[in-house]
Order: sequence, then C-alpha cells, then structure tokens
Amino acid sequence: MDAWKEFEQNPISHSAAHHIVAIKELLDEYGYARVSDVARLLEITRGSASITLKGLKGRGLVTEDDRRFLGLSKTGEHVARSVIAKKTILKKFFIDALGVEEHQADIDTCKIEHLVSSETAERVAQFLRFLDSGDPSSEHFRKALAEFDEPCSGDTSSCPCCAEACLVKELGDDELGS
Amino acid sequence: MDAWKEFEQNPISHSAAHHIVAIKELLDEYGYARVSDVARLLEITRGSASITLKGLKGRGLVTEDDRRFLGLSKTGEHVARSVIAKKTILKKFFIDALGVEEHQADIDTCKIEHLVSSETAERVAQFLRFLDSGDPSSEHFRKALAEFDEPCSGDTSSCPCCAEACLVKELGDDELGS
DNA sequence: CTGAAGTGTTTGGGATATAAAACACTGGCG
DNA sequence: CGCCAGTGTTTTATATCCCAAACACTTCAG
Repeated sequence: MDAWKEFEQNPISHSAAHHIVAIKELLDEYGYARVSDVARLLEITRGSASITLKGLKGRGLVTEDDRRFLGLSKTGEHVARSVIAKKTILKKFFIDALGVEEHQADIDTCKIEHLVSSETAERVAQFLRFLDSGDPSSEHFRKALAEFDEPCSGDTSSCPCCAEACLVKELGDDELGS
Repeated sequence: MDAWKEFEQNPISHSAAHHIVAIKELLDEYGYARVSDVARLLEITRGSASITLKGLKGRGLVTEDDRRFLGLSKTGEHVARSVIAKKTILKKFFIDALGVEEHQADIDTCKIEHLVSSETAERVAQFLRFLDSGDPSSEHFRKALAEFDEPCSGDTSSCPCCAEACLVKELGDDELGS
C-alpha cells in the first residue's frame, strides 16, 4: 500500500523533459517522431535517445506504435505542454521585461525551464499579463525601467541588489554548467 | 597548445556549487569547515562529500590545510560569492517583485541559482534596484501589480502569458526534478 | 535480387552524483 | 594506557546521462 510513494514522485530530469518536448515539437511540425528524429533534434546519438526513450516508455510518458513511431501519453503530453509553457513565459519575461539579449535569454530559459515551479511560473505570467494590460502604471513603469541605468551603489546597507554586499559586480562569466 | 580548452570550460555542477557555498557558509558562521561539516550541512554522507571535495581540491577551488580544515581558493571564493549573490537576488525578486510564497521561492531559487547567467542576474538586480529606487512610477507599479488579479484570458491571440495558447492553466504541480 | 542508406538496439566505456560499509587515524575520557 | 566517538578515505554499488561502435533490421534504388 505504499505504491503511491513511487508513483507520486515523478521527477522528470532535464534530459527527459527535452526528449518529451522534442517529440511534441516533431509531432507538431512533421506529424511523426522516431527515435532518430529525436536524436537529431537533440544532437545526441541514436543509442542515447533509444535508451532514454526506453525509460520514458517504461514510465508511461512516451508511446510507440507498431511502426515504431513515437507519441506522447496523456501524462507525457501534459509534461510537454507544461515545460513548453514555462519556457515561453520565461523567455518572454527575460526579453520583454528584463531586456536580456535573445540569445542569452534562450540559454537561461533552456537551463531552468523544467525547474521552475508552476506557482512561480504563474506569477511570472501574471506579471507579464499586467505589463501588457495597458494599465497606465505599467506603461509608465516600462518606460522608467528602460531609462533607469543606475549601477549598484556598492553600499551594503542600501544596495537593493543583494543583502550581503554588492556582489553583482563580481559576477563573472564563469559559466556554471548544467 | 589546446590547453585553454580544458581550462576555459570550468563548468561547476549543481553539486559542486552547493559544496563550495557550504564551505563559505561554514567558514562565515563557525570559522572552520571540515569534510564532515560539509556533509552534515548538505545532508549527504561523509564519503560522498569526501569524493566530491577531492575533485574540487584537484580543480583548485577548495584548499585544505595540514589539519584538514577546508578553505576556498581565490577562484573558489569567487564562485561562492557569485552563486550566493545570484541566490540572494533571485529570492528577493521572487518574493518582493512576484509575491511568491517564501518556501516556494527557496525551492525555486535553490534549483536555478547556479544556472542563471551573470547577465540575466544583473538584469534582475537592476530591476530590483529600480523597484526600490523610490521612483514614483515604480511605486505606482508596485501597487497596481499587487492589485492586479486578472486571470489568463484563454484567448490565444491576446493572452500575454504565452504565445502558444493559454497553457498556464495546465501547469500542474508535476514537480519536475533535478 | 543486391547493396547501400537509414533506423533501432545493444554493448562497453566514461563522467557525475550519491549511498553504504569497511577501514584507518585521531583525540579525549576514564 | 585503552577504548570509543568522531573524522576522513576508499571500496562497492546504484542511477542517470552520454558516446562510440557493432549489430540487426528495413527500405529503396538500380
């Protein structure tokens, strides 16, 4: 009677999320998805894709018909839509609200899309809805933010960028992996 | 003459980032950090911590004195400060700007703190500085955002929350792992 | 039909991340 | 002094993720 424990914890890894989203994108774009197509899209070998997809099939997220065409189960479809929605929301937020350059926004979004909680994603979406609502205060805000270019004061007590100290200046491009 | 390649790519994994930050926190709080202390803080076994830290010592991020007390090299210190700054900025952003509940903000922050680029983190910090700047438009914005409670319209063409469709509604709490 | 191209799987290997357990060292208490 | 708790390492094992390479199967052009 402890089956719910294993069932409840359905952690989808970064890799699994990408495989599932790849299948959805292939289905939407070409109408079919095979192991090789997923591998090509993700730029990994067929062998790797085969093994990962075997696991996803075993977990009931990915389906396969008699001609080896892949599909998504109801759960898999849900995961795909969830991840894609988060990706879309975050990218829009980075670019439209924060003014991050598109390429960098893509990189950041890809890394965190499957990690952000639904609650937080919905908050970001709410934020974007407000920004686009046409409410005068959001318009003013947009303009003022775009013009605002004050660097961090460096004063620990007043610097709002972080509580510890003005550490932002030290943020190098020490790209932290995975 | 290709040494720069291996040298240039210094990807710090999620795990490595946590180990390094743990050392910094222990040093700040207790004045020393040993393998066991790190393991306790991260709630992993001494064995696991020992092996991970061996790797970090080998990569020149973590130091160890003759009495087995751990420290951080200049690079390690830099990584620690960078990750902590990102963590601080993101958490503040989630809570102050988005209104995410603190516990959830902690979870989300922990997952993405080491993944967000310096560029994006700095943009978020800039955003926070503006919010706290006292600029009237930011004050108005704050208030209006707090009161704004319009759900997603569900209309694909006008819904700002995502370009594809109003997928946010489908965001379940299917916690995606790692 | 035959061979080449494409597809899917398996095998063997490497890397990371973690645990459990066994082992060795250290330091203090009685 | 001797023992035990605490500490650090190594070994053995699991799990994910990936690649390269070999193998088997299918399909299609000629």
